[in-house]
Amino acid sequence: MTLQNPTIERAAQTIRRAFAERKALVIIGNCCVDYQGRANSKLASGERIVIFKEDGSTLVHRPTGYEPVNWQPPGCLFSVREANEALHIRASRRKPLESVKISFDRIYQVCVLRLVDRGEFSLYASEEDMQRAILLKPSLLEPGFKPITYEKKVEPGFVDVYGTDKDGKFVVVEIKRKTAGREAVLQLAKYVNSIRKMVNREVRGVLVAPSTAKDVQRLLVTLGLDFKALDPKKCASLLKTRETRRLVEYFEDPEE
Amino acid sequence: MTLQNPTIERAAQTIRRAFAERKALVIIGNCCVDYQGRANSKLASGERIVIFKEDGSTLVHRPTGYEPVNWQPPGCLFSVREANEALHIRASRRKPLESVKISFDRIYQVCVLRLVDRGEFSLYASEEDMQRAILLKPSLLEPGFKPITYEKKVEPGFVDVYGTDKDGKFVVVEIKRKTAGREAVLQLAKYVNSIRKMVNREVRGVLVAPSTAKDVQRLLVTLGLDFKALDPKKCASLLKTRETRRLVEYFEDPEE
DNA sequence: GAGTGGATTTCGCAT
DNA sequence: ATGCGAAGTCCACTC
Repeated sequence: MTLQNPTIERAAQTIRRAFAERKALVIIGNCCVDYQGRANSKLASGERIVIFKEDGSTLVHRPTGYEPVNWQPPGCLFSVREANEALHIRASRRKPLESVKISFDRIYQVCVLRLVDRGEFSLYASEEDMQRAILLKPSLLEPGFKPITYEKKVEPGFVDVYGTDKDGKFVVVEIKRKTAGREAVLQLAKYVNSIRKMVNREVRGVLVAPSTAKDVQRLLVTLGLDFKALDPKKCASLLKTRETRRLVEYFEDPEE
Repeated sequence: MTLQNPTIERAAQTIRRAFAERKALVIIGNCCVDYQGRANSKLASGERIVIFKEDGSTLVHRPTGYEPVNWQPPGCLFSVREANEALHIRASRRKPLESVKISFDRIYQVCVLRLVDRGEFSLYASEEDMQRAILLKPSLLEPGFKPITYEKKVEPGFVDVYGTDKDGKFVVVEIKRKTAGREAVLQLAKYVNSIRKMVNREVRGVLVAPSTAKDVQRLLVTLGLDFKALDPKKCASLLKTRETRRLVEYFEDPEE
C-alpha cells in the first residue's frame, strides 16, 4: 500500500496503523533528524529515504553513501506525533537508552509493506580459499600437520593438499566447499591408494568439508579415512588477515 | 516518479533511464541475490527493499535487521538485463573486483528519485569531543595537567592527548567514549612503553572513559596505569559554551 | 548479561 | 593509491 504526496494528517494515520500492525515502512520525504543516546547528533533539513522495519530497526539514508546517516538497531519502539504541520516519528529503545527523532515537513511517499522473505542466505568461500587457509594454517586440519605440496599430480588426478602428520605419516587431503557426498570419499580413496603404491610409508586420507552427507561417515570408517569439519567462511575470514601472496612463492615449485 | 506493479519490461525501461540520469532508485519486489568478490554469497528468493544510490552504492534490505543482507559501497557501475521473464541488475566495481547481481521475478514498486539533501550533519559527545574538552580544560583530567600536544604519532599508533602532570612527569592519555575494555588498556600500555623508550623521564598513562569493564581496574593497577572517569555528555555540554575553533590553532604545530 | 573478536566491515586521514 | 585506526560501529559467540 502506497500513498503519494499525502497530507501530514493522512500520512500520520497510515503510519500509525502500519506500526500497530507491525508492518515495514518506507518513507521518502524532507526531514530533519535528532539523535540522543550513546552520542548526540543533529541532521539539518533535507530529502531522505527512511525505513522502519518490523523488528524495530530504523534507517535514515541520504542520497549518497553506503551507511545510514542515522539509524537504530532492532528492538525499537516507534511513536508518531503531529505538531506544527510536521510529522514526528520517534524510534527509541533502552539498553542503551537512546532515541532517534525524525521530523518530516514534506512527505513524497509512504509505502506500507508486509514483506515475506524466507530465502536462505549463505556466505561461503571457494574451495581454493579453503585450500589456501589450510596451507597457511595447517593446524586447521589437525595439530602437527605439515604441508609438503598442493595440487599434487597423481594417477587419478590432483591431490588438493599433501603433507605429513605429527607421526610422520603422509596425509592426503581432499577438500569440499560444501557437504561432502560419497563421490568425494571415493575420490579421496583413489588418491590414497595411488600414493600408497608409490611410497613406502603409511598414508592417511583426510576429507575436509563443512559437513558430510548421511552414511558418508560410515563409508569413511569403512575405508579407513578421516574427516575434518571446516567452515569455508572461517577460511575466508582467516585469509583476509594474512599475506597469501607468499604461499604461491613458497609452494611454487613443489618437490616430488 | 513511481511505478506500481509494473511489468518487467516497463520496469527495465524506467530503471535504465534512472541509471542513465544518475538518479536514486528504490525497488521493492521479489528477488534473489548473488554476490561474488571478497567473499561469495547466495540469497534465495524473497521480498526485499533494494536501494541504488546516485553514487553507485547499493543496498538489499530484508524485512528485519539493521544491516543490509547484500550491498555494495559507492563507486559501482550498474547494468540492467532482461531474461527469462526476470529483471537482472548488476552492481559491480573494480578494486576490489566484485559484483552483486539482483534478479527480480516480481516487482511491486519502482521509485525513481532525485533527492536534494544539503543538510549539515553534526555529531556530539564523540571521542573527539572528549579530547577537545580535555585540551580546553585540562583540569578535567587532573589538577596540574598541562597538554603538550594531541594525536601524537608514536610507533604503535596515535596518542590521544600528551602532556605533563603537576610533578613534570609525562602523561599519555587514552580516551574511550564508552566503557573501556581490556584492549583500551593494552593500547595505552603500548603507547606508554613506546614513549618510555624515547624519553628520559617518568611517563604515566591515564585511561579516560565513562567507566571500565570488570577486571580492567585490576589490569590497570598491574600495569601501573591510572584511570579517570569522564562522561562524554559533560564534555559535549562543556564545549557548547566555549570557543573550540581556537584549539586547532593553538596546538597546530606541536613541539616535540 | 557482559566481554571478546570478526566483518564482503565502512570511513576518514595521513603517508 | 595504500595503510592504519576509529566507529553511536553491528553481530555472533563465549563465559
